[in-house]
Amino acid sequence: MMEKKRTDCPALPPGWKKEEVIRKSGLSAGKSDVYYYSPPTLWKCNPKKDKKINNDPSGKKFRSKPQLSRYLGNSVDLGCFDFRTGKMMPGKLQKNKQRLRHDLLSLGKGGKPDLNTALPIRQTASIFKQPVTKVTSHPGNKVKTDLQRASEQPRQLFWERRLKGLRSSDITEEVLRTMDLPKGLQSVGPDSSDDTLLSAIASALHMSSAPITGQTSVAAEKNPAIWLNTSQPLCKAFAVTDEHIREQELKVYQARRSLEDALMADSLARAAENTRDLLQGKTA
DNA sequence: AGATTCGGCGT
DNA sequence: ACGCCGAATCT
Repeated sequence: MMEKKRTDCPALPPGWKKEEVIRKSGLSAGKSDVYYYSPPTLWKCNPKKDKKINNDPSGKKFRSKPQLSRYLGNSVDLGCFDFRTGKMMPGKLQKNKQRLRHDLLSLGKGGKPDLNTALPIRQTASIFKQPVTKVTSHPGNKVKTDLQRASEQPRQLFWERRLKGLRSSDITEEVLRTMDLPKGLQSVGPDSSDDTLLSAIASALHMSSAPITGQTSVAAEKNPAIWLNTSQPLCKAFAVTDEHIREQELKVYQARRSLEDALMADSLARAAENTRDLLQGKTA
């Protein structure tokens, strides 16, 4: 067998290999196929015998971006990953943006889930997060692995708690002030901290275009394990008043004002810089 | 049976 | 024109 060169792929987690195979016959001779291989995963708790963990077979072959994305789940954002070159290409988000608009307008629920934007993650022994899919097999039938249907997964109760402590930061790593939620929003469940509540609501808004109502069943407070509506955030049902809406409109207005000011200041500064350069005879 | 390879559908 | 994946072919 001709030795195929499996090269490291820096855009993926350590250990992932990329391979390009040229087609050597047929109508498509000269074209190539690109494959990726998952790294061997070793369990390092016992230095004497490192042991392979069984549910993450080493060296699994991947033949497409969707397949790779399903496997890596949320641990890697393949949004700008170019499968053919194996590199991150900034500006590949373009397609997703269009989809997002379309989704929101058309109550889109039918389409495929965007690559890597589904938040719920199940924690497993594997270092890679994998989707949880219920498979029912019938005697004599082959069970198809690697199922396409990644939607309608069972959701872990209170998965929102894992978002606790996540912070947004700007490019200098400066932590940004977190948003204030309106009073009257109350969380449901074992964790009543404000930042978990905020994460839960933000995630709910992000993940679906369905209305966010909070938990409408009163029973959910007493026995969430049974009554919790998992398609709604861990938040008591709330009412939005005209006053809330007016407050929000004011915030948007203020934000636009400060953006306008900033843009104006920036363009003035650029203009000043240009004229100064011109006076000094510099170019570009 | 599993790996390899090319065809061909859908976008 | 190309990504993705089925299935024929190979080992």
